[in-house]
Amino acid sequence: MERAEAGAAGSSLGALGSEEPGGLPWFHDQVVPAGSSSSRVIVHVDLDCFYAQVEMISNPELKGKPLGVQQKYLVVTCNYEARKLGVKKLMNVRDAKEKCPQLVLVNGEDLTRYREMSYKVTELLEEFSPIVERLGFDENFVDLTEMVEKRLEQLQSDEPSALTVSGHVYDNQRIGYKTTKRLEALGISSVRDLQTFSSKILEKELGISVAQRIQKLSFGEDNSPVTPSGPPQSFSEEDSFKCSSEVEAKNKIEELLASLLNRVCQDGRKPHTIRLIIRRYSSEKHYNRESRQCPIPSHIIQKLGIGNYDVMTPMVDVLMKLFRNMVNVKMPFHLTLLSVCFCNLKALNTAKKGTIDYYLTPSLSTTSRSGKHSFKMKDTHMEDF
DNA sequence: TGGGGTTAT
DNA sequence: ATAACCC
Repeated sequence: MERAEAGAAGSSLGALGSEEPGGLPWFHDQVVPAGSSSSRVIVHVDLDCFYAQVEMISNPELKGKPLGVQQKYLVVTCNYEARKLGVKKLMNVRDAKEKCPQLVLVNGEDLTRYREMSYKVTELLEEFSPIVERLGFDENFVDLTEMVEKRLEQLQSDEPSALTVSGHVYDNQRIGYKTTKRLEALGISSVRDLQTFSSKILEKELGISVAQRIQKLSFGEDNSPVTPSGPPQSFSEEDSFKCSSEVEAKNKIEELLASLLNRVCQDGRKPHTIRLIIRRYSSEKHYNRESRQCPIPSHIIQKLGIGNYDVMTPMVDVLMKLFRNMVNVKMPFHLTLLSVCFCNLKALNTAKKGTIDYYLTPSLSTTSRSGKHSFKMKDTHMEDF
């Protein structure tokens, strides 16, 4: 962990508005009175060059060398040695090699180990408080309000004295690309511009929801709760590559699906929706992706737990239907990305307590001669009765 | 610009 | 299904 910031967000105490040159982020110290009912204690844990750190743990020989993590022709992140030598995030491999010929590159297209390590970090933080919100693979927000309040009570009963907690308000959200453009069109380019801009006009321009939120943010006020992330809402695997035939698409879909099935198997829950996403080759149009989704047929869902090859063929069939729904395979086409996503994840046991279904679970291991479903009694707890 | 994720509409 | 946002 490179850095942990203790901040008190959501407080309107203290003078605000100091700006860092060159952009929206700012920091400002402030003192929060102990026991102040409106203040919260939120720790933002932001891991720097996370993928590179995972790689250095996997292979300690990489430590001390300039290291970059490569995805396709991009260096998506790099360690500090590489940064010192001029390598930047999302730099072209060519440019990076030119800047730093000794740069060691490892392929980071398979996110499995990064994902696993990411959840280990989140789980560690959850030991302090269950209120942990993930942001990407390398950031977590932990709401420590309750823990800190308990400790303060402890301290005060041990040795009564005037206690204060100090922290700072920091930039949490970076106003996004589209919104930045719209704000610029209104002549808003700094935090102070946003603070002093007419609320009414801003609401008309951006809609009441976005307008009120970003204007509050401009004063350092962020009341949004830390929402525990829990297990993921979706699993997806994607690969950017050139694809101009149905056969290529099918092969890639099989590859992506095989990985996804492994992941879903480990998770234990079952996806009820499947989605196929494509990116078409087109000179510009910065964000062009199209998708088609459909429910996963229930007979496939049932088989999802254990057998993998049983489900491959019918799932690929479903995905190829989605594919042909988007792409006219009778005409020439050129795709640059395929992605498969499982979502609408449901726990195995969705039956309500107190109903018959709650005590019966579909059996995968028992063969029923009639070919219909068979059931096994679940383990039950005394408090259920 | 990769290979992921989320929520709102 | 898409659009916007985050890393």
